[in-house]
Amino acid sequence: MRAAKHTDDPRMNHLLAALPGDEFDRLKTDLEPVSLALGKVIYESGEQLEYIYFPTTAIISLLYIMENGSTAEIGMAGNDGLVGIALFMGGSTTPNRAVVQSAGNAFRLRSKALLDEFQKSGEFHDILLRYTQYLMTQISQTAACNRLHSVEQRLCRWLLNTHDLLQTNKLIMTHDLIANMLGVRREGVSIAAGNLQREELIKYVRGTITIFDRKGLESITCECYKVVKEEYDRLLGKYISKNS
Amino acid sequence: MRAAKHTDDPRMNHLLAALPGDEFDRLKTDLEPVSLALGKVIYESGEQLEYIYFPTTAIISLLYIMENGSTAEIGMAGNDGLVGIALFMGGSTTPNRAVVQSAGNAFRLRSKALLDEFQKSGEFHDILLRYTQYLMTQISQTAACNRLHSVEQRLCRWLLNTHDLLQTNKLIMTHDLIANMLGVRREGVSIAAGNLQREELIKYVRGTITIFDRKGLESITCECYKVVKEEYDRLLGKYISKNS
DNA sequence: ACCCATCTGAGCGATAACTCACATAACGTT
DNA sequence: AACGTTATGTGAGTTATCGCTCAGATGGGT
Repeated sequence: MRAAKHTDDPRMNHLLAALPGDEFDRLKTDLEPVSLALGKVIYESGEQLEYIYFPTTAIISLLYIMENGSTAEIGMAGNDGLVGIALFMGGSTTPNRAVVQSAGNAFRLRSKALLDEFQKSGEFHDILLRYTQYLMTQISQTAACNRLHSVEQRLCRWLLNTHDLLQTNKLIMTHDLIANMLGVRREGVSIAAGNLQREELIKYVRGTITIFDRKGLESITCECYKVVKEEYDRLLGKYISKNS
Repeated sequence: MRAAKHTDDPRMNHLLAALPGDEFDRLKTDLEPVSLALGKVIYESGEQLEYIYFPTTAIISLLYIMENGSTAEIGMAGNDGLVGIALFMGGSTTPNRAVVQSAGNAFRLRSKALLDEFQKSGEFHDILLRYTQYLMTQISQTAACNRLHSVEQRLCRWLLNTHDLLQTNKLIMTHDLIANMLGVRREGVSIAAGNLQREELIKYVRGTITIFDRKGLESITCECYKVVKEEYDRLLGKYISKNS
């Protein structure tokens, strides 16, 4: 059984939690709980999507894969968002891959149920569009950040973003995987991570990174972290109940 | 008079041309013709948008501006698209700047007229969302490209993209401006452009670049050019009459 | 016809990041 | 407890790009 069930409350996902009662009730029965293992490919580049995913505890990365196999992350989503915007934007697919970056749970919704509710043009519609704009901000910032900032700064940003979507301080994550996200070599991550460890901001052993000092990371990382975070609050804050 | 009039046909813009007759007719009278000078700022980062712009002959760049003043282009739009998606996505603004990269004409539409038609959930709605997904592809590809490809390849891609939106082979454009788009130093652009000139793919003198050999540029540039172009056709091809 | 602002070419040292190669360390399995 | 696999550390050599500086070229304006 590749997609185990779970019993999370769907409203652990902030977007689902933001829906008015009647809209949520209509979707509720169609929300299918799924447990997502690390590395699972949610969808492949160019592949028609069947489901949209609302993570509760999982984190999913959007990755671009070049012809020569090199990769770079363009965005990530956890319980703050969803994966599969191509379904309601009209394209049915996108030229990128979605991979589970941190194992955990999610709810998925079939294309048809999604579109039925989307086309009712209620808050669901508006929230999905606002989230899409947020995702664009994330991607845009990444585009500029990739060009203008150092590996160490980008690593800090990535760690902070991931930490924001996690319930713990421990990331199950090797340097090699992070390198694929940042679009750099593994050695580059090892050196940057070594620096952060030396400064006692993080600690890692063989595939787990523990975050010790968020403030410290925030002071090293580029402005990109803050800009994106503030844009989430601006775009979706009024819908999201203040927790997390 | 900062925004001179013009008499272009609004349907020179492919998105407007794609609208069904009745939807176009409703918008027609609200479309205000404007001439846009090189360098004009259409909107500033964080500024509430008043209009959405549909270029006919102008090209508009979306630029990210870092706190230290360095810049990087994340996307561009000409008669293939529009500028101001934040208006219908719900955010009213985005953390980037839109600048006229090539002088020319456009039509603009006031926020209210735009939203009235958008909320009718007709083809206008669907086309705008599909275009938004296309723009996300453009930005995503730029994010990965910025990380993984050389200045010379990115310059070729940029020249090709610009050329696709132009009616001539001549770009009014200094190396310095291109450097701001690509997020590199002016010298880097001069060297890359020098190579292209030596290979007789382009020719430039003091602020104008002439494109001689598109095929040649396409053979040098990275896959990113093609991926984005094909995604435009996939997402919007069925709406767009085959010209350009 | 000249001047001057602006654009481009070129050189040089500094540095970040890459490539390649191999050593060491941690963990799971048997 | 030994072994194999996978993760991390490190070093040497290379390349791309940066930052700075200045010279030379171009073309518009007076």
